[in-house]
Amino acid sequence: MSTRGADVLDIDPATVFAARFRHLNIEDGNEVNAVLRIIRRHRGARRDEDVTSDANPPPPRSTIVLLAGVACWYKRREDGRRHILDFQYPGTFCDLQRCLLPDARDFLSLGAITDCYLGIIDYSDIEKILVQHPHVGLALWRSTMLDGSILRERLLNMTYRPALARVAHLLCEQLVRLEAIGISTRTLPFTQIDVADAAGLSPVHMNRTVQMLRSYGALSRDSRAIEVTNAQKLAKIASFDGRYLNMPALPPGWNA
Amino acid sequence: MSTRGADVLDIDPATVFAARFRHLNIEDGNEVNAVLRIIRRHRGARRDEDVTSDANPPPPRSTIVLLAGVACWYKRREDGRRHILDFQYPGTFCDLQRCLLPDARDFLSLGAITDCYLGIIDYSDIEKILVQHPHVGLALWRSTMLDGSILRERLLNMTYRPALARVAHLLCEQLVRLEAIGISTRTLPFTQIDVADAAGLSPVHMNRTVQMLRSYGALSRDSRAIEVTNAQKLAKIASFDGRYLNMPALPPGWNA
DNA sequence: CGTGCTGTTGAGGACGATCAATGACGGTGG
DNA sequence: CCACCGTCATTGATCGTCCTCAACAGCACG
Repeated sequence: MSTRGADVLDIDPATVFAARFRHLNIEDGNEVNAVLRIIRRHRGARRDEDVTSDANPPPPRSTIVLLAGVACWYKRREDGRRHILDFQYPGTFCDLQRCLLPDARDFLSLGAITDCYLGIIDYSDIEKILVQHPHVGLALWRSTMLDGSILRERLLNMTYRPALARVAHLLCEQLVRLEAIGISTRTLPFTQIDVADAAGLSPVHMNRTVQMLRSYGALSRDSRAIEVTNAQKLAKIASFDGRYLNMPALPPGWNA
Repeated sequence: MSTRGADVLDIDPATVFAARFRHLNIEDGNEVNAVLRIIRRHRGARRDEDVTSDANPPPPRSTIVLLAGVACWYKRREDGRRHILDFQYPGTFCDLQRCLLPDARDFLSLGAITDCYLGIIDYSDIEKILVQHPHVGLALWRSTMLDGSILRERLLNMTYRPALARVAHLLCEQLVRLEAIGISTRTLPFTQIDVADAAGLSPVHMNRTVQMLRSYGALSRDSRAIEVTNAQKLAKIASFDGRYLNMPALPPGWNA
């Protein structure tokens, strides 16, 4: 097992959830606790494992929250290659859509980027909490909207930006999102292939882009991993303006 | 005024809303009527006009629903070009995010593709209806998720598909979405530039792609407008599988 | 009956994909 | 402890798609 992303495993679910719900306008500790309490079952997933996919159908009438590790939503292209639509960080309700759109035929798979630790919530408990704590429902709705925000920006980023800025932008976003849940590592737990699949580049060109970023001093030359040495430079290359993330408190230095 | 898209103007809001809410799992006519009743003000927008943008801020503490016509969400690229993220059809709550994420700094603009007819709803009425009719809130949450579905598919489509399939796919989606609200026109109310901005292609290449589609018999040769003459051929070129739209009843012939 | 936007055509060039091969590292088993 | 093996990273060369620039045609509207 690689040790990539070890940092994202050392996480306390309660802390992460509290932070995330604060972002979603829930200050009330009782409501956060109510959410934590309905996570009654757990499971792990090894790096590169499919958490849910066509082959591994998810447990029926239950939904998954990511407690530790990094995961991703992806779709398979017709040529078999993986297209990563978004990365997921601890504190995320991964498949609420399955709960709210039970007939969804979206063909999305959830994959583990690093080793992950997951919580399982029964639909019945979700339904109860939505009734008992309407604010939780609103917060989750908000989080659905934030996902949309991220997707829209990614769409913009992928559609017209050249590889260098595109990759830089993608990396900036991941740094900010990690920072937002209290992880301020500079080493991202991705392989170049992961990033290529998320940036819509071939692995070969991805590698050349990484080397370009290294030569600009934005990424580390010494590490095989994706280690950001100069986030400010990276943000500049990307013209990164993180305000689309709609975080109540964007970490300083991340808006254009 | 161009007559492009005249069909989408001849629409009864009540019918469209009923259809859309049925898709969102609301069968109850009372709830639909409750939504219709809180649309107390209206306005029009001319083709190409910005409904909301940085320059035209939206009316405060109120949200917009599209009643007739076609609109689009777009972002400006740094080079000034317009990037269309999604098209909007009648029956859409256009900017719920502003209501739920009041601090959103997403820099999204809403533009009119054709002449549009819009309804305005006060936040206070939205808040009331969410309390009185929790199902309406759920339905709107679902619609947020469906938007996400569409965005994810678009991301996939734009990132790796070549121009021909990409444009074909985009057009197929619009046909299906129009059909779903009862408009089965074959003439789409877009200019080639509109489609280029949505497909992430230069207008020049868009034009060449359109001609290619014409030469395959998928689009009309005789019309300046984008007129689909052979939807099946278009779907084949696109490898279109509309199931991602998660429509309860996908019009026949639209799944691979 | 012009004026502007949209559509059309041609030529050249840039960016990124693909193919192919090699290197480097981590994990595994002898 | 070392040899092996698979995955990931790296490099070179070629090719195709799509962009850009530039010019012109045609339709729609005033």
